[in-house]
Formats: sequence, structure tokens, C-alpha cells
Amino acid sequence: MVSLNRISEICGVSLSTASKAISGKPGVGKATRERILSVARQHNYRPNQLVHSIQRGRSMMVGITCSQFDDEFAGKIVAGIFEVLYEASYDAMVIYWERNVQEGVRALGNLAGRRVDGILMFPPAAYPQGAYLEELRAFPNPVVVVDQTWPGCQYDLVGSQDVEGAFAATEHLLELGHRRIAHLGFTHGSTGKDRLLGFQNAMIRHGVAIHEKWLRDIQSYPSEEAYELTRELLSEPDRPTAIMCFNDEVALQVLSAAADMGLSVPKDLSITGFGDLSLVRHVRPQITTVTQDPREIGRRAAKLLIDRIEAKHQKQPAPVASQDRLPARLMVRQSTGPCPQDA
Amino acid sequence: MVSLNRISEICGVSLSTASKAISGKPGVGKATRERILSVARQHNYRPNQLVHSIQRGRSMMVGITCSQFDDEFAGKIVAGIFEVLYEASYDAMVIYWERNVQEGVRALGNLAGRRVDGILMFPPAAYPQGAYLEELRAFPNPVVVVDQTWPGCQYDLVGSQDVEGAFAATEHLLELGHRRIAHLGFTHGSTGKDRLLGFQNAMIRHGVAIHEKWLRDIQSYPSEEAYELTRELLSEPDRPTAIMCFNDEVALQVLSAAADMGLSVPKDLSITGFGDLSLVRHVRPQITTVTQDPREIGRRAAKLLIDRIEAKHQKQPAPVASQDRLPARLMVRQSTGPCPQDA
DNA sequence: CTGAAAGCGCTTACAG
DNA sequence: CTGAAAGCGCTTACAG
Repeated sequence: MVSLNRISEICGVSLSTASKAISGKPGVGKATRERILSVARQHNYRPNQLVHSIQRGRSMMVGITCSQFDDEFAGKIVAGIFEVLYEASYDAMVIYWERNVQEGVRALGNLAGRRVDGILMFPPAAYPQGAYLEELRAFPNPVVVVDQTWPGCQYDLVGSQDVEGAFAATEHLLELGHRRIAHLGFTHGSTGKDRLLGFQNAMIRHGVAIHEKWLRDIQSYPSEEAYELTRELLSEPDRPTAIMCFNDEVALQVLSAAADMGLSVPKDLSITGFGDLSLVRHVRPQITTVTQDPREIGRRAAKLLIDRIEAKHQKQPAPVASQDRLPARLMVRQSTGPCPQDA
Repeated sequence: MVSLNRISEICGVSLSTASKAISGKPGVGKATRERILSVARQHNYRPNQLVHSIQRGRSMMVGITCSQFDDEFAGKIVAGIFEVLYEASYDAMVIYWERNVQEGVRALGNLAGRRVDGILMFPPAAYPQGAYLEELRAFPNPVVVVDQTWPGCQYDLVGSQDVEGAFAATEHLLELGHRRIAHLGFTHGSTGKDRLLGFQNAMIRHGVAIHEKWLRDIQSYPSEEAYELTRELLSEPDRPTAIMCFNDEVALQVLSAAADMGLSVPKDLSITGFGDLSLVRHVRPQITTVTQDPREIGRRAAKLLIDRIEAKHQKQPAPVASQDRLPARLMVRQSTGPCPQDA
């Protein structure tokens, strides 16, 4: 890529004249300006934004860290994020890591080295560990945490009302007469913990016993564990009449396990999901679930981050961390029905 | 963030000494170096990578452009890309746009302004238009096109054997005795065009008539169009006994439409997908599909781009554009079966 | 071992 | 209207 210096040589003008001409600043003769502009165009000249970032002490770039991409929920959040960043003229550097915390640490270091103005962070699946947290603390700019959080997290969070959503789904099952309700969770992360909590709250509130053996957990995500766990759960003579699932993908596996065992949903078994992914509507029976609004989560997270960046740039003191949890509403479809009479 | 200059002041040494100490270069006394290092650590100092990028004429950053995120296929490609970039110490700036080509144009300009060393490009859904192509041509560094391509595309491509995969799926249906086969395509893009071609090739090869009215197309993606199209297709007295679908998500909609019309799959209707997304295994009947290897596509695309960047940096002449299409294999599952006798 | 100087690609006061 | 100089945050020859 040609430099401004080169352009100014070609045009036989000084660097500063070329700079003013190209950036549209006043103080350049009309003819000179047009000559410079035309040469720049011929050479596909683009001002070097890296220089601007250094000069302004501001990169107009935010970092997005995530450890999973290939799911609709995360994808929609990211889409919402990009919408807002685009409108505000921010670019995004994205860091994707899977393996171990070590990589997350290096990732954060990169972000700081590249001088991003802030970070939108999907926390690692398990709670962030020591080295990771230290690296995060060393990061000098605003951080907004998305969807998941962790105990003691001091950053702004934008997520969903997981507890309330799970509570509503559980009450729905209880109202249908179910008492033997299993919970298939993923409690390594905060959303899973919250959903389990919502489940427990509802059961306790309605005075219904929670059976330890029906509280099952998948260990990693994504995985096929839910399928096997369901087969176990449903093979015991004493089996649940409803299974509440961590999310829609788990619910789908439960549905297929039930089908493979010859059980009819919702006649023999009721199932609830969480997330309202599109697949849930394209499957028969359509899965009763809890709607989330990932696009809006992404939008709000990005807006909040930009606000924080702006505020910091105007030397305003850092505000206390906020939690913005969007409503998660029950969406009744076809996978839940009255508790079977013989149960 | 503190600057090196600030660190050197604090330590009472020159800028160059501080620089050498921190970057691990020789020529600094042991005690001095350790003092500098410790001060740097205290202040969370990170060398400014933007400066390095400018000095080296190389940003170690690649651009990824895409117009869709929230699907498993694209997500897995991206995951593969990031694996390789990470190993090679490249970072990624991602550009996501949806609305119109205008945004794509601005996006490419941004990438050039930020001086990315190359671009991994998911082309826009429809073929790239004039302004977009011009902007792309003005980009001075290597470009590798991923998954989709367009007529006259001069860049390296990494994708799948779409024609062959569709051919195999069609032959599978023909071998099951189907003759009345519909094709539910998405031919705005090259993969859809290729899959239609594979379908046509197989039909012609086996001397089976292709009926215009059974060649249907969805107009946008993602959408729910496939559901409606299927209902139309299946309501006519004269209906197909098999539907070959552009991809798995379309197949899922076809499956649900068939279920809602009381048709049994595969007894009354056979369905094939494309992609082998995980949902296809979690649905009953499991969908017969064509496997792709998105992660490997991503890995190879990233490797190729890095090779091109490296070669360019060593002043090697630009090689001719290559096409690397990974095998797409038929995976027979439960959604295809013998042609109904009465048909 | 240590530091002053040039340079990467710019922009922005400030002279002329 | 035009340009020389300082400065953003570094690194890398090159003197001392």
C-alpha cells in the first residue's frame, strides 16, 4: 500500500498539504487538492488507521472473546453486537479459543496489545480461573460480560432472566399436574445454575419434592450426553413424567431419546427447552420453551460498552457494574401436556 | 495504558534501553533489565502492537468477512479458521454485514485501512456486485474465498464438492426407485447452483425426466419459505415421492411440513439434506444427508491465506488461483426409503 | 552497557 | 495557500 509520503512526492507537494487534501481539511488550493485526490485514488491509497489509533489514543476497535461459535444463540448475539458496532463506527477484533484457559490468557494479552477500546466478553464455559482473571484485571479499558457471568464478577452484565424463565417453565409443568419432574442441567456455567435455581424455587414454592436422582447434569457442551442421560432416566421403573432441559439443544436430544424408546411426547413425557432457537419450531412435536432475545442482548451489550468507553474518554469516573437481564418468557408449544393418569 | 516512554522515565533510563530490556534483546545490564521489567509489570505495560504493525509493514491480522453467523455450518468454518490463525499467531478482525452491498463496500475499506495482511471472505449471499468487486480489487493483499464463489472469481477458493455430493444424493434416490423427484434449492449462490447441477446431471445420466414444476427455489436464507413450498408441492394431486433439499435446515422444514400433512417419512416421502449438521442426527427420522467438513474447510482456507501472505512477503509472484474442494459424501440415514409402490 | 538519532505513517499546531 | 517541525509509541542501527 502506498504511503501518504509517496503520494506527496508524486504530486510534488509537502506531506502536510497532501494530508489536508485527503482528509478534507481546509487550507489547500482547489487545483492542488484535486490533483492529490486523483493521484490517491489511482493508487488506491487508504489512510493508515493504525496511525490514527496511535495518535488519538483510541483504536475504535473492540474485542469480542468467545469460546463457541457454532450455535444459533451465540451467533445471534454476535449479530446484534455487530449491528450496533457498525452504526457507531467501531470495528471488532474477535478472539476465539477452545482448549484451555491458557489460550484465553494469551487472547486477552493480544487484545490489550492491539489497544482495543473495550471488550465484549463471553466468559469461558467454566468459571474463569486465576490467571485469566488477573489478565482481565490488567486490561485497562471497559469490559462488558455477555450472557453468562461468575461469582464475584465485577463487570457489567447483559443477559437473560434465567431464574425467572426457568421458574415459569417449571410452574407450567406443575400446573399440568406433573410432580415427578427431572431437571437436565448444565451447571458448570451461571446460566445453567440460575435455571436450576428457578426450577428449585418453583418446586419448593409449590411444595413438590425434588428428587436428587432426577437432577442430572451434562459435563460438557456441546455433546451428546443428554441423549444417554435421558435413556438412563427413562429406563428406571420409577421414571419422571416431565424433563426440564437446560436449553433447546438438550431438549432435542431428550426428544429423540424418548422417540427411540417408543415414548410419545407429550402423552407419555413432557419436555421443556430454553432459548427458542429456530430448530425448536421445525421439529415435531414443536418444543415448549422459554424465549430469549439474543439479538437484543447483543445490541444492548454493545451499546453499553460504547457508553462506558465514551464515558471513560471524557474522564468520567467508572460507574458501578450493572446487570441488565432481558425477559425470558414461557412459550407453550407441543412438547408439554397433562401428566399421564397412570403416573 | 502507560507508554514505554513513561516506563523509561520512571526507571531513569533511555527509551532504547527500556525497549531492549522489555523485548528481551541483548545489550542491557542484568540489574537494569530486571528493574525495567519489574516496573513494566507493575504498570501492566504491553508493547503497542499497532506500532509494530506499522514498523514491520505487517499487521499479523487477517480480515474475515461474512454476512451470516448464526448457523452451525458457518460457525464451524470460523472455528477451523481460528484454530489455524491462532497457531500461526495471527489475529482476526471480523466484518459482519447483512443489509446491503453498500455496507460490504465500507467493510472492505475498513479492512484495507486497518492494514490487514489478507482476507478470508464468505461472499455475500447473492453474487458480489460492481462496487463491492471494485473495492475488493483495490485491496492489495491476498484474498481467499470460502465455501461460495461467483462467476469470474479470480481468488483462491476452499469449499466442498457440491456437484458431486448432490449427484450422489440424487443417485441414491434413483436407486431406491424414485422417479418423481423434486429439488428444493437456493440458487442465488454458487453452492446452490452447483447442487442443482449435480441433481440435473444425475437425472440426465439415468434418463429420468426433470419436471420444471418440481424445481423450486427459496429466495432468501435463512427463512421459513421451504415449509410453505413443501406444502404447495405436496398438495398437488400429482406429487413427488422424494425431495432433495439445498441443505439440512431446508430438509428439516420439509420434514415438518410432511409431518403436518400426515405424510410418513420415508414411507410416503423421501428427503435428503446437505451438510450433516448436528440437528440432523437429533431429529426423528434422522435425515439422510451429504456430509461436509466445515472445520477442515476453515482450516485449509486459513492455511492457504497464510501461505499466500508469506509468499507475498518474500516477493514471490502471485500464483494462479486454486480451487480446493473437500469431498462431500452421502450419509444414508432414516429419511430415505424405497419409492412407494402406488406412486 | 547506554543513549541520541532516524524512521514507520501519519496529523496538527505554527510559520511564512 | 504551502510547508517545516513536533509528536504519537515504538525499534533499530549506530556512536560513545
